[in-house]
Amino acid sequence: MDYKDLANLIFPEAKEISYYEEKYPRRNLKEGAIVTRFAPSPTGFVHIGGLYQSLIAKKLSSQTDGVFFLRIEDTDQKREVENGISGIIHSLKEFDIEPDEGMITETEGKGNYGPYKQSERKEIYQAYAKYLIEQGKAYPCFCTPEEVEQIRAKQEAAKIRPGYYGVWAKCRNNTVEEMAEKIKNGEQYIIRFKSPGREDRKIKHKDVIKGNVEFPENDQDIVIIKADGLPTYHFAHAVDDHLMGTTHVIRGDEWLSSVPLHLQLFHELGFRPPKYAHIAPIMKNDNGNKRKLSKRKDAEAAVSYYEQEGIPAEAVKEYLLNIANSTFENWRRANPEKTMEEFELQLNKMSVSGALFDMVKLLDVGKTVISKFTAEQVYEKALEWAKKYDKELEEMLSNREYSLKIFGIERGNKKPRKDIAKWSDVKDSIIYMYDDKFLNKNQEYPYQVINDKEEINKIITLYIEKYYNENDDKQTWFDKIKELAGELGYAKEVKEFKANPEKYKAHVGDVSTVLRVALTGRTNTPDMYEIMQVLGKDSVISRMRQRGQSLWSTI
RNA sequence: GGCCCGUUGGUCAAGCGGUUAAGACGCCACCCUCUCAAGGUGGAAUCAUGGGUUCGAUUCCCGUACGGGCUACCA
Repeated sequence: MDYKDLANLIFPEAKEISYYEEKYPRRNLKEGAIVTRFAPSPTGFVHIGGLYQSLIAKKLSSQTDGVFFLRIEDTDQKREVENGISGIIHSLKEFDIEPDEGMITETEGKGNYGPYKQSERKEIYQAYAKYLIEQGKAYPCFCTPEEVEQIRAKQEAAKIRPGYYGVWAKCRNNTVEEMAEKIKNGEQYIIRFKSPGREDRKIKHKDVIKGNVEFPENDQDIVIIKADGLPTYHFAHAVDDHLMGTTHVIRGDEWLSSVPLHLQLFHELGFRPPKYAHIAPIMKNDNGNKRKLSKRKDAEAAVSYYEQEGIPAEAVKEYLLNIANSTFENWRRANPEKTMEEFELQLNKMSVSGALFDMVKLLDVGKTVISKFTAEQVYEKALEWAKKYDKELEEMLSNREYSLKIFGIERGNKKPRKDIAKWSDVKDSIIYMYDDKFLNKNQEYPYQVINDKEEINKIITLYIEKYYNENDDKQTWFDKIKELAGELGYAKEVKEFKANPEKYKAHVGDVSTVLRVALTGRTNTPDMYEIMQVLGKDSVISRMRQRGQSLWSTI
């Protein structure tokens, strides 16, 4: 009885690995092309960190004419969620980060290196596990979980390094005959890797992001095939990324300390290892402590949050790109019109430590992104969002022509308005433009400097009766407001008032505020002239009259 | 506990032995202005800490503190 017999006893059906090596030939890509992937568990939930990783992976592959694929790591049935794959695909699509290859629906994949779902690759992993057993590099372990736990307890009590290794790896030294015997007796087992490593030796490795790192060699006989026949992450990673031709493994830095193991696995399997790029997580300040954004505690950890809030996908991506390469910000300022696809991301410029997530900055990016949209784009996107998340807004936007006029206010010029950071801001920013929403509001009006009711009424009445003409151009319009101010004893120029405050009741700005408040119910709005143009004569007059009347009625 | 990785303003960060230590967000002031949002100008604010090495350390080395990760038949 030799290793080969043992391997045949354990995996009688498994194919030769040469079958798979031929089935999945090396990719024919140009020099320097990066093949990388996003490999989540099918929980349906995409963490902002996962989006960050996929954004980086996607950019790198497209920059180099490589391949970005989506592989589903469902070797742990406990993590599975119904329609989990669809949820992930949806989120990626939402951010326009679509894989070139891999899963495209809950059950289907595309590309020549599939299946892209690990649970469907069972026979492949078994073939490679068999191969390792044949070589004497893996063995069946008959320890029960309880026994392994006992070993650990002993190690902890003795304050020595825990794990299944060296003398503690009791099954590693079974003879082939003993192993075969136990199997034939029906004993349960799993497959462990027979690590050739020694803890007292160091390995040096260069991570694409973290730089030079030094670790003790791995000496743990880790499990490669679990009791359910599925591989563990480590083994699946080696087999899949080898067969799928991954050149760069881009993943969270919680994996950094597994690198010695992974390198060892690749080596013993006879694979050429990929490059590793370990990305620092996105953090949050929690009472003075930095911690990873948590799925349970932080709404903003979920990618779906941004969609719900109406934060544009472009803004999220630009913000993330900014965290990835701080040079992006300067590039963006120098190239305001370019798409972010044109920016060249560099892995080696990524930060080695985790950045605190900054919502304020994200929102600032959102304002800039939206300010560049045309009125049509703002309309379409706001409507799309409203359809899903805000029925009232959707209703308000049902009049396309009128909506376009509203969104056109101070937009489309060289200094576009920059006040909407996310689609959920839209309703509040335009609601006063709708007569039915505005006129029914029985609110207190926030008059400021001028708050005497009689005086307010005088200003409004004089304005609509003597000065207002809907056909005036902007200059004439404002000149008339100055006239109005002058007639009632207010300074026509703010500067003049500031120079001689004692000569006037207040200034033209204060008079304008009275009109603005009467017109919109607010002290702060975009350009009042444009608002009046959009509102139209009837609405302007009825709004102002209504103010006057309500003032009279309360006096 | 052990093994790793990290630490530049409030936040994101540039920096690779000699700099007035960039820039962005935020904050403050002023300017522009019919009010805001912007935009412009200016300002406050940073090299965790102790030792080395060096003519000189934010930069290199060691220790300390602090933070983070790993330490599964989870990924």
